[in-house]
Amino acid sequence: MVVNKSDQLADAEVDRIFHALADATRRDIVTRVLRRPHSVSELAAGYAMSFAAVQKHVAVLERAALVSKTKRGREQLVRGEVDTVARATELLRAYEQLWHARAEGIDALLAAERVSDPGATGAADSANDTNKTD
Amino acid sequence: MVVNKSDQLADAEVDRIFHALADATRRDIVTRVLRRPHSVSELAAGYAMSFAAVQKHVAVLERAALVSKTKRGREQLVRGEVDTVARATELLRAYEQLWHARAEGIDALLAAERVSDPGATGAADSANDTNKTD
DNA sequence: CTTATTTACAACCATTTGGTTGTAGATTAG
DNA sequence: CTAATCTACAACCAAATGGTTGTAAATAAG
Repeated sequence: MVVNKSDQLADAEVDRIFHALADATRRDIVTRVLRRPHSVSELAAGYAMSFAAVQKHVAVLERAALVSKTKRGREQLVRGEVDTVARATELLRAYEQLWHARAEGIDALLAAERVSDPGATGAADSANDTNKTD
Repeated sequence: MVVNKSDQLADAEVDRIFHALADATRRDIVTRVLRRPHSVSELAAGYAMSFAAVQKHVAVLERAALVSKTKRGREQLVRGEVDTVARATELLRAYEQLWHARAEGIDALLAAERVSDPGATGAADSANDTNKTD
């Protein structure tokens, strides 16, 4: 329920993952290398930017552990690391869980668990800011 | 199966969503307002930074449609927009699908769909050995 | 051998980001 | 009314981002 204190993803790591995914070129690279490994120059050929720019994008993805590089001869094969994608997905799923709890009024149940608080339940969700029971 | 050309999320929108999630403070804000709406100053009280800084974080989340603001009196209630979270989750799920397809050797099917692959796909069939990357 | 390919990395530049302080407008409280 | 609170926004700053070009090293090819 806490979303990121209940699993092993440190804040800085999550920062890197989402930052890496916040660029269309990088998401496209992930898409390609998840399908099959590509060399860096092979990737670079697909974008209207310099080789060095693509190299930097790959480096960002690598820092986030979304891809890994394996040397093969003079080229470097970039492959997708789906485990990291899966962890990011789990994180977002946790956010949705949070919402589902609220949507089903489980907030009220949790509040009742803690303290018998009459009157606070019901449809009044935003007209009452005195419930600082966090 | 192309991850972002087959659904309604434009690249710039996805950029905004992931960028907004790439900051621990902003993720924490999302967590809080998914539970229940908070005013901006109520949120600001929880962080070791200025009110204006929190205001900016909320603005980033708002541009990404991860939260919305509703005026109530002199304060502004910030609430979580779970639909956007759900769409981001779906996006990452699609990436995982991509990997599962590869793992099962459905490369041929994916090649037939041919999503956004402007050439550059030479032979390089050596990634077909079901080699897990761990 | 020489040449071409592939990668790495440094230096540089413009823009964005994430923070600050300060000011001003709305609204509520006394 | 005046005073306090909440928000918006501008101006400013340091650091990061996303791109460029240029140089150099390692490997492959002729």
